[in-house]
Amino acid sequence: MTLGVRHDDLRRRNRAMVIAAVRRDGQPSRTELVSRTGLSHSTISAISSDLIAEGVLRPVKSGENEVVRRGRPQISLGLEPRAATVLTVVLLLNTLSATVFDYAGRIVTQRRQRLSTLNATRDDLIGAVTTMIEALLVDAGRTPKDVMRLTMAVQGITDSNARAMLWTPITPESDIPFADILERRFGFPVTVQNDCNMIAVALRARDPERYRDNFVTLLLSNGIGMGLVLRGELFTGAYSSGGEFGHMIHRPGGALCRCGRHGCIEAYAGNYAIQREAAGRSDQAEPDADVDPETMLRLAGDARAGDGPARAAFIRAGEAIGYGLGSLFALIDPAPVAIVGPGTLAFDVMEPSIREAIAQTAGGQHDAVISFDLEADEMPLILEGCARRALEAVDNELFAPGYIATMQAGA
Amino acid sequence: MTLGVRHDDLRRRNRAMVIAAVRRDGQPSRTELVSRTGLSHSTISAISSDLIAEGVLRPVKSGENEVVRRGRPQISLGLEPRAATVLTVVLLLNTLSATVFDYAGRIVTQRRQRLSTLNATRDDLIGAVTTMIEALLVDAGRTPKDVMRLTMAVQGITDSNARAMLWTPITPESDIPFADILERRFGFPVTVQNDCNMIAVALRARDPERYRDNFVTLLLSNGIGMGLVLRGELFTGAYSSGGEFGHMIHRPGGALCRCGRHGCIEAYAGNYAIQREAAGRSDQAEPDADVDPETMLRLAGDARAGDGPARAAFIRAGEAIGYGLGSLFALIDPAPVAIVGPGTLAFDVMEPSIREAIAQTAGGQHDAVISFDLEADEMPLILEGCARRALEAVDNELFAPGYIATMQAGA
DNA sequence: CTCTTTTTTTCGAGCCTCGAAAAAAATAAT
DNA sequence: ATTATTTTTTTCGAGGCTCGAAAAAAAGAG
Repeated sequence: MTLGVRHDDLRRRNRAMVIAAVRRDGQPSRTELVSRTGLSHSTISAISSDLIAEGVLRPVKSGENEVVRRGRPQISLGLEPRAATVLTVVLLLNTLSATVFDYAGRIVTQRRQRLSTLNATRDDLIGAVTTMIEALLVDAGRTPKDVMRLTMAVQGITDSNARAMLWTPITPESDIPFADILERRFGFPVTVQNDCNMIAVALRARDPERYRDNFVTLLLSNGIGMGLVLRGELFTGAYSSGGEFGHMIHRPGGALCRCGRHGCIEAYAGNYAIQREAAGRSDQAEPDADVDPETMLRLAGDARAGDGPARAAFIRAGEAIGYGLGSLFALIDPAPVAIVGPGTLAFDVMEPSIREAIAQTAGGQHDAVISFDLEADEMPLILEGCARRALEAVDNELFAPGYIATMQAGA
Repeated sequence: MTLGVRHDDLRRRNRAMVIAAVRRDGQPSRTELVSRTGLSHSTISAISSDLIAEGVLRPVKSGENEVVRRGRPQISLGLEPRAATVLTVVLLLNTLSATVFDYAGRIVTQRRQRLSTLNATRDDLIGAVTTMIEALLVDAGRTPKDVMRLTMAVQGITDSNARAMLWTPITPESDIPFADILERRFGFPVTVQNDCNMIAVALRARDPERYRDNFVTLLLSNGIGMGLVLRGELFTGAYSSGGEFGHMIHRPGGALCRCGRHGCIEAYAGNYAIQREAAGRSDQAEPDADVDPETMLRLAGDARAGDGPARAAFIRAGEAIGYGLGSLFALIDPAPVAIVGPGTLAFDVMEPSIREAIAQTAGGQHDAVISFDLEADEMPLILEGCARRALEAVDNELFAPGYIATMQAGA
């Protein structure tokens, strides 16, 4: 239902806009805010002095790049780090980490541990997460009451309301409602997000020039994940986090996928699929649960060396990814692609066959726009995306309630 | 760039909201508008009396279903038909039609003609459209000055700004900038839209219960078109109208498609592909340009009769559509599907293999949500969608400037 | 020490929405 | 026929927000 705009929504929206501008642009002055938002000097002045009085923003000494000019110098505004504390938890294959961030988005404390997720029970996982959060809060000298929000990223599918992990390759367990569990335990709001979506959020924040309205992030690892931004908004499915690129069908009835079905892209392009093929095993053979990056590097080396089974395996993988991107581009038009994760180490081996496959499809029409950027390490991106998501939610809900955020899907 | 909300935007947005509510709900009273929009009685009263004074709305006798009750009777508000005139043009294979609508969305005058699009030159097409509009205006007793907007629907790909027909199967010509041409000729604003997208707009307006936030429309005919609504918004690509479902890849390197590539879904499920297969021709054979519905009906009859080549052809077609929907659903999650066009006449033959194929995919998980509705005649839907698009643009731009519409992609 | 320039704040005007009260228009009751 | 009741719609004053213009503040230039 579309609702009318109330009179008091005005101030809330404009407050949110100011906060968002400060978060995005670093430390803008009031004058810069005027040109960014299109609001008048008077309004910006009123809003920013309110926000400073409330402890959300603070005036900062404009550090180095101040141009020495005539006239009253501009006063830069920054986020007040003590305005809020948020938490992030990242749960990946065999790894669990948790981090405390201040309101300005800086890391306060961090914990990381190995965790055998593949044979962890439901309660093991929940217990490990809970224990780590408790220990982390002690490290940081905070209590749950100090925490305004927690954003958790998991490898796998989450629901569209960002409440639960629906399915994941990192453990046989499924449908774990982390948000409910952690909210009951700690009392602060919790959301559960897909890791690739958080990578997309982070890339957008890092390089808004390149990643703005439409782009794709592909996480190449054992599985294949995707984050998709369309028209500037993070894309999610109607029920789940969506964007299951790895499980689009490459060859109907084809190779056995980790998900139990046949012919998924992942069954050709996931690490396990490449290794299975290179080892000369049947593509119907049960895949290995985890292939380490070293093995993949070795296979990539073999493939670079000459025409062996490793090379054929990578070509097959590239084909699957390429035809998949072609089909995706047929739907959404071509867009820049960021390749993230261990798969970047062997990406040069796959790229020719990826491009060749895309060229065979309707999506290959505007191939000038199709470019691949590589980011080897996904962990910092996931962390950054989570923190940003949590902080933006605090911006909007706490300091400017009523505002509807732009990238809000499962805020 | 996100802009601040100005004070005068408030009234504009709320005006737009009131107009949109009247257009959607038929003839609501002021009291109903209060509950629809969440605005106060005073505000609704002020806005609606303004709109009546401006000749946009008008009070109407609430006709039949008035419940006889105590108290002052509600006064229904309706759209003033004379407030605006809009035009629609629909250009399909061998058919051109143009229609005049009043502001209330009722047809005033219509023209329709056969036109051999396949061997029409660029100038033939432009000339035919221009001539028909001129004749239609004479029929309706209007001048170009009376027309507030024209929305044109074409079979094929349009650009994302809705200015031009980029590619179409109905003629070898491409890149015809109809919007520029017609705007220069007639002076009113023109947009060019993809036919399937207009079908989606119409279905959403017709049955908002069923077609609301997420749904798919498939136009099964010689080619295969798609309209996609996600999160309540019409989906378009970054550069084009997007949603080229028919050209997602079903089998890499497979059957020859009308587009010249190999393995597209359309190359298995378009009418020409079914006929080619049923006739026992190679799937690399050059496809027929147009297969009439009668032939398809006959083939469907053969398929229903028993295990012949026709049956096999429809099964293959269903598979292609099913795997395609499965891949689509892997990305966006399952959604209701409306099947539109001549293909509905043989849909019962394909449905089992469609469902079977979807079940083999990751998109088959929530198969309870997957349902198929049939609409045999696409023409009224396209017309209705175009008219609605044009009228909503008039609502927003003329009578409530500054408001950002919900389904705005290429308004 | 004054002038100029630039940024930021202050102040009154003009809108807009809201709530409460009044007005309007019907049916029900006497 | 007249009054009471009920429901819808309009009117009116209050409060809040943004805006433009003017004032104040804070620096360098002369």
